[in-house]
Amino acid sequence: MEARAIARLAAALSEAAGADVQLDRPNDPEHGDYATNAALRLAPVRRRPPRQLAEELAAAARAVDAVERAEVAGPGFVNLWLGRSWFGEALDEILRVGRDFGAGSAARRERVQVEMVSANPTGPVTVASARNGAYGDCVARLLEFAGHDVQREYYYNDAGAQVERFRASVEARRRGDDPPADGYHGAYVDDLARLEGDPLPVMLAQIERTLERFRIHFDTWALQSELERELPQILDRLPTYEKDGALWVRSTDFGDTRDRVLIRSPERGALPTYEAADIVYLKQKLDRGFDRAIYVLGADHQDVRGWYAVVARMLGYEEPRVEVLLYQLVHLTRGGEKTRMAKRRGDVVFLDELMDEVGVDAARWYLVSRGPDQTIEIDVDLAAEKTQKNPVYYVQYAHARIAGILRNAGSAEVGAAPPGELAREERELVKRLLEFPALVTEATERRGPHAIPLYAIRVADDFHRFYHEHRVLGSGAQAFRLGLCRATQDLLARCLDLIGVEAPARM
RNA sequence: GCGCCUGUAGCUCAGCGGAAGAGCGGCGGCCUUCUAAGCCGUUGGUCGGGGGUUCGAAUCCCUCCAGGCGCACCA
Repeated sequence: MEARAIARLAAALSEAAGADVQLDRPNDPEHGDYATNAALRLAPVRRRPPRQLAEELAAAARAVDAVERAEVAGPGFVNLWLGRSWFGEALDEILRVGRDFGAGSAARRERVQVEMVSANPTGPVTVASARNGAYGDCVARLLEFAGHDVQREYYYNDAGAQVERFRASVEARRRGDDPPADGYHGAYVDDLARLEGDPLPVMLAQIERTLERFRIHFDTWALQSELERELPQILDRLPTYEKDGALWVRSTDFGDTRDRVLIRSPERGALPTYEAADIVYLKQKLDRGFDRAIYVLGADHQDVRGWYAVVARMLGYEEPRVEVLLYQLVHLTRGGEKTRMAKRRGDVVFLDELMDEVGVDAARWYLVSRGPDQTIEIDVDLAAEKTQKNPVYYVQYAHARIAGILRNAGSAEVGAAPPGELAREERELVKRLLEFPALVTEATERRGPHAIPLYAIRVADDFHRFYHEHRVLGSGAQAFRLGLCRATQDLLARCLDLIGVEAPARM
C-alpha cells in the first residue's frame, strides 16, 4: 500500500507517459524529491534508447500539476521536484487519518493465530524465548494493524518427560537432596522448593507475569495433555504402521525426510510423541476457524518447518494456511566470553534480569531491531551501558520533544498548507512520513518487524534536524509546522506501539 | 554427508534487480532561542573469493571458502 499522495502522483505520471511509472526516493537530495527508472525498464521492451525515453517522460511529467521540475539524469533516470501545494495535500492526508495512517493494508481480513514462546514451563523465560516473544508479538501487532483478527496462543507440555524431571528436581530440593543430574538446577528451583504443592502452576504464573511485563498478552493457553486425548480419532485417518513396537506414520509419502514415531514402544512408556500432538494441534487450530496458523520457532527447530508442511498435507489442508517463522538464536557473552544457555544448568540470563538491567523498552527494541535471520549477540556486561546510547531513546526523545511543543502550543491552529516555499528539512520530513504506508505493508508481508524501528530512527532523524533548524511556535509558518509536528508525533507513536515500546510525553 | 541461516565501514547491522547506507566508535565544532537524551562537519568499504544471467548485480543463478544451527522411539 502506498500513501495516497504518492499513488496519485504515480498515476498522473503513468497516464501522461502512457506507461507504468513507479516512484523512488533517491538517496541524494540533488536527485529531486522523487525519481523514476521507468525509462530504463521500458527501453528493452520498446527497443529504444533509455535516455530518449527519459526525455519524453520528463516532458510529459512537466505537464503534471504537482511537478515543478523534471530532469533526466544518469543512464535514464527522471528526477522530479514537486511544488508546495502537493506537500500541503500530502500532509493534509496524513493529518486526516492520524494514528491510522498506513493501517488496513490487508486485502482480505483473516483470522490468524500466532503461536509463540511456547517454552516448557520448567523454568523462567529466557532471553532466547524473549526473542521469540518479541518477534512473534510484533508480527501479531503488524497483522492487527493491517486489519487482521489476531489471537496469540502459548502452547506448552504439561505432562512430558521434561516436566516430570522438573517436578522431580523440586521434590529433591524439598527433601534436601541435590536435583538429579538430568534435572533442573537453577536458583529458581530452590525458590519453588520452599513453596508447597505442584510447582508447575506456580512456574506458569510466573512466566505469564514476565511476559505481561514484556508487554505480551496471550489470549489462550494450549496444553499438550488435552490434545493427546483427541489423538485416537485422528490416528485412523493416517497411514500408520507398527515397527519395533512403536506406532509410526508413513509421512515420507507426503514428502517428509523420514517417517515419524507417533506412539513410543512399550519399553519407552508407550507415550505419544510431540509429533503426534503436533498433528492434533494443527487440525484443532484450523478447525477452530483460523484462516492461518503461524508458528514462531527458533532456528534450532528448523526441521520442524518441513514437518508442519507435511502435517498439513497429511490432513488435507492447503499449505499456505500454515506458516512457520524462524528466527536465529540469541547468543550471550559476558565480557567477550560466550556463555551457554542451558536452562537445566541454571547459567542463563532470564528475561526478567534483562528487563531489570536495560528496561522493557530497550529490551524489546534490542530484540526486534535485527532481522529474524540474523543472529543476535548480546554482551550482558555491556547491555546496561547501552542504555544511554540506545537508539530507542533517540526516537522516544523526538516524540517527547514534539509533545512539549504541542503542550506549549495550547489550542493554536493546526494546518497542512505551507504558507510559502518549504525549507529542505520540511520537505524531507513530509516525504519521510509518506514512506510509512508502503514500508509497514512490506514489513507485514515479509514478517520483518525490524524495518519499523529502523524507519523510526529515520523519522526521528529528520525531525531532530527540522527542529534544530526551524522555530515552530511564533514563526510565520506556525500552523503548518504544528501540523507537521502532530503528524510526526502520531507516526512515531504508531511505530513505537507496533514494536511494543512506550511513547513518553516527557523525558 | 545432507538441509537451513549468515558473511556489506574498526564494531553492531539495514539495504535483497536500478545512482553503496545508518547507529556506535575516532577526530573537530554548536546551548541568552519550543527539551544539548539534540545538531553540524570529518574519518572510514576489492558489499567473503571466483564464474554466470542482465542495458544494469551487494541484491538473481552456479561454485568455492569461513562461521552458526539442525538432521532422535529429545523436547
